[in-house]
Amino acid sequence: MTQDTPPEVSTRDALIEAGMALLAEGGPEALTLRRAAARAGVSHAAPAHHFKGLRGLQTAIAIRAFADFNRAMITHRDAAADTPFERLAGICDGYLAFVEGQEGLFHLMFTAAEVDRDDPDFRAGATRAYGLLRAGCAPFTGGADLVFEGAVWSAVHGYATLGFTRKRGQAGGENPPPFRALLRLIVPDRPDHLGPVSAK
Amino acid sequence: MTQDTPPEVSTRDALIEAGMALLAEGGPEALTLRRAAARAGVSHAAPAHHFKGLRGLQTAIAIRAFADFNRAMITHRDAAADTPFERLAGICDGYLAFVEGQEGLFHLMFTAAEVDRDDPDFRAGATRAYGLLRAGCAPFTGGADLVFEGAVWSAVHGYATLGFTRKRGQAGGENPPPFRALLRLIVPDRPDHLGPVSAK
DNA sequence: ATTCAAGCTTGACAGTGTAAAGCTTCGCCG
DNA sequence: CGGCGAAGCTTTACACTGTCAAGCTTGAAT
Repeated sequence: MTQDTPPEVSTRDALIEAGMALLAEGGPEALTLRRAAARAGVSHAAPAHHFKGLRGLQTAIAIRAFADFNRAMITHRDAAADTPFERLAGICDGYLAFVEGQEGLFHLMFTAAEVDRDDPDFRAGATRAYGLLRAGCAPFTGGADLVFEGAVWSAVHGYATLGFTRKRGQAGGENPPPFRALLRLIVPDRPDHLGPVSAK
Repeated sequence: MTQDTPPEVSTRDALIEAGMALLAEGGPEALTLRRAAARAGVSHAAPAHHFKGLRGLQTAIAIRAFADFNRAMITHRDAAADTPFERLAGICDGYLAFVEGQEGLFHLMFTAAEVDRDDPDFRAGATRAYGLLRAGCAPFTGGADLVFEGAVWSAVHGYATLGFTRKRGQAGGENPPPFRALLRLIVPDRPDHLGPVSAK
């Protein structure tokens, strides 16, 4: 088409976006190097020039997903009432909202085998996500408290992966409890100025 | 219920065990219908007579894994000191010990895409696991309390899937906190006879 | 003008899941 | 006793996957 400044996205970006679309439409099994290439309008071997195999494409997708993921947490946090609990709950809401809409991406981000977790960009995205959560926890702990952070992080992640975001959890058959109730259990309803919630 | 005197294991069992070995040795990617068949000493098409495709084999493996998983929780629980907290912590210890030793199986049991979660035997195993946890929670809640159970379940599951059982968590770079510390945060250190820990 | 590397294509290969067809073998019923 | 029918298994075949090797084009740098 036009040929002034590159108006068409780079092949690399086109492949990433095609892969994300495949993931959203057909789940992890539908994400295929050849299909992504076809959808991006290039030959089946083109991806090899941009990624280190399928693993590389999946890693690139996961990196982009972390950007969206972090944005979702920030958006929900900033839309919440300006209290420590509501801001932390907002972060978790963003976390869970992302999972609900993008299970394929979530699977790529947190389920180990198919992604290169040593990729520096991937680590940066994951570290940034943890930093957001940590910042949300800080008002309750007066700094970094691995126990408290670990409890909140585990709770929201477990809640998501156990399928509580869907109508019925995968283990029990009953309706799942709302996440805020779980969070209340970890975050004591008390003034914020009392210092760390878990001793040492 | 099964036939009494087949001295050599059935092909079906041989396939399941071959698959579990592959999973343990090479991770989820190494579990292949053809490889399992070869290791079991049958042709590559034999599995089709016992399972509904690869999905069926993976489901059968997950079902067997749940039996081991539940046994691990029971063993650790029964070896613990006879207090409500120690028994619940023991269940969680069993949970985490299983994950540490059998990440491939754990992945199959709890990561959705590759298994038929509607299989009745699979559901039975998962429900039994949840029942064990629920029983461990009961002394603190005076019965079934979805919020408390969900918090403990999410915490231990999140702790496991986030890689806290390894030296360093995948998100933060620091040493992970011990799980018991997280559990202490959810299970208040208080007499057991005060009734449910979460109101309503 | 030449070179050279990046980007892309075509072609090939081993490995995968799965379906179809044929072969054994054993239990059961006539 | 005879046959027969289904279960279990093998062989064959096919479409699809990831990956590699070789060639083609193109554009910028030397």
